[in-house]
Amino acid sequence: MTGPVGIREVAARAQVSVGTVSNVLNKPELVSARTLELVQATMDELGFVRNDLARQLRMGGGTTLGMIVLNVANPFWAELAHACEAAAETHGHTVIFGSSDQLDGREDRYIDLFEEQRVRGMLIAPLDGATERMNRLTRRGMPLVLFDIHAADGDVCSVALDGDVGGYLAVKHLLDTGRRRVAFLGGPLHQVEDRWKGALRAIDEVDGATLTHFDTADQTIADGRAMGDLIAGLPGDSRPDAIFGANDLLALGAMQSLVLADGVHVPRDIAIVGYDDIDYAASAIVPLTTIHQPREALATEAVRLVLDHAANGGVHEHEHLLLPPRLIVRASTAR
Amino acid sequence: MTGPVGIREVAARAQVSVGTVSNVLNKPELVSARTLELVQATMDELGFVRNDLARQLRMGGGTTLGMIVLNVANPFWAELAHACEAAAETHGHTVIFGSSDQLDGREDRYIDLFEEQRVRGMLIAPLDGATERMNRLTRRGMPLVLFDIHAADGDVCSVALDGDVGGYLAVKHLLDTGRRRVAFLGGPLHQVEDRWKGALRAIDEVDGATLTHFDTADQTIADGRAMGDLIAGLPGDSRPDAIFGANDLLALGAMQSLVLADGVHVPRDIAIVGYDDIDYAASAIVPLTTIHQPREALATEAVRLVLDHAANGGVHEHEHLLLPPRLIVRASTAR
DNA sequence: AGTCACTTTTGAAACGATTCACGATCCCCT
DNA sequence: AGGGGATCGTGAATCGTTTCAAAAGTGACT
Repeated sequence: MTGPVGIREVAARAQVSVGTVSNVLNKPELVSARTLELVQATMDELGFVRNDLARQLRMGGGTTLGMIVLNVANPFWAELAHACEAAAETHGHTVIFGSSDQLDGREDRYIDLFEEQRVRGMLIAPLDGATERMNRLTRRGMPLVLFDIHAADGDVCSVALDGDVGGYLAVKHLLDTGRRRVAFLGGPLHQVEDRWKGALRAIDEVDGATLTHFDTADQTIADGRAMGDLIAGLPGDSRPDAIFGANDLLALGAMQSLVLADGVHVPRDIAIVGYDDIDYAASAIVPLTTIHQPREALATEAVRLVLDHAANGGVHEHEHLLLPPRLIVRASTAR
Repeated sequence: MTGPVGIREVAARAQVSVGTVSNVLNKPELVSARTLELVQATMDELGFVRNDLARQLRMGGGTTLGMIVLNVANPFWAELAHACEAAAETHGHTVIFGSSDQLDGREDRYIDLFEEQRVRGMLIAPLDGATERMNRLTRRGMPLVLFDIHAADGDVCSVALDGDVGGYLAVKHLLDTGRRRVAFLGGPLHQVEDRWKGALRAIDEVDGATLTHFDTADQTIADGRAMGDLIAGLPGDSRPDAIFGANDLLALGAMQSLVLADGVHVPRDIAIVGYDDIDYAASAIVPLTTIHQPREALATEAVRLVLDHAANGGVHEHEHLLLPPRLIVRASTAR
């Protein structure tokens, strides 16, 4: 059992100085070919593994980003986290995650943790807009990017998907295919306000079209099913002929319920549009028309912003990106 | 803009030594009440945040665990990761994640990364059993726990769910409810061998019962749908009257396909059992009977083992836990 | 005043890497 | 032979903590 092998042990064994070993690791072009090979051989022989803690300490904080998502149980966030990890990797950075599970306490705890870890920056999907806490963070110089929120006023960067446009596209599509009585599934309303407004904008463009809000406490499949049951039970003439779910889980839940209901056919009697384009959307019972959120772009941009801020703290201008969503037409809204 | 504030700045401002400040942080009981309060006030005033990198460096590796999951896109792994995070938290540890996405390269890269980060131990869901790489890790003293694999021979700990029992329970239940021609959905076979064997064991107990293997390349909803279509198309008398999916996604996919098929009713004509009890299982079109894997127990035990190994490296005996799964009966197998 | 036991506080030495101002070599050219 | 420029290699200082032996302070008792 050999003791811990550090850069010093390697140096001693290879008969060079620690500085040279360090150069082999970080600036190989400064080292002659012979020494390079010698040192690398010695490293292999001794099974040297660079201690990243020491490295980061010396370099003043590291190549790590912290990310807080709302809820890993929601595929959208899981997929986004995954995309961010990939994006960070292309810049040679690592991401550590925390799931706030919609609890204030956990959000704060992760922020503390990330600060202690001296992360290079944070990517946060905030529970309720930018908190005072977060503003203080940026003021102290911590690069911060908020997801999915229009913090156009706060002094932080944000990357959001244009919910207004998304809502508009979804409902416009329903109207274009001849539907007129649209049900909007989702809540709490302030969390999905943009999508609602966009939906309303589309409705206003067509005479005789109506939009009804069906409020849900959460946004799970179960909530969707409950609403689906409700809608299926409505008398034929007041029953909507289209449903717009504020997220795919709601839409899928409603779809499940309707497909089983007697005398209701999807999409013939009721068309359905979801939101997020999670992986399951395409493989639903009736493949779900939905609004695709460009997750990769979102992730790429968020990572770009946070690293830019980290690199050029001085000249960094806060940006507020609003990415356009895209309509994906599938069977659930066929005529 | 004040410079970086470290333990030294706090000490200077509060007119005490750095040792005292450190004690306030780590062993408050050694510090007199007055000094404690003074130092804490100073910390607040200066906005001190402990540098965990330095802390961990000094303490020789940290309070961090590394976890590699097969695929975050699969809810089972996402939920397990989440459970491990929670379990580690109760021991004051943090978990950093990596998703191998079923690629050898990524698995190795994460192992390297974790080693450089000097994690306290690793939790790995391996692609293909314990690799030589992993054995070498343990030999060098890295605490390691493998998931869901019977590495009874390798010199590492493992925590697995008893797939044999799970398969047995699932098929026994189908037989108990009168079904006789059972289809086993899943593949590649070596990855689900235990479940298959358990299923076979149940079949052998009943005269006239048969088990047919329907191989799938992957284990997604889409694969399940494809198999469902296939099965729905079989002539009535050779068509199975029950399906056992090697995971919930397969079972759900098959269910979706069958529910839409003319003249096939679930569970009347074909009963379905899944495996994993992911969150969506309960809220499927027809709530899915499934084998519940005790995720929390799995996570708790895995974390316990890895930390035990880390704490008592010397006297640590490798354990190979096999946790019993549980049958959850829902509508998809009603008589 | 001196001793003893006990509680607090001190400050220098790690932990393992990176940095950087210098010194050492080597090669070519006049 | 000597000067000039690259090219390589050196090693002490440093990052911000924790640790720990020893010093200092505090009371009580002889």
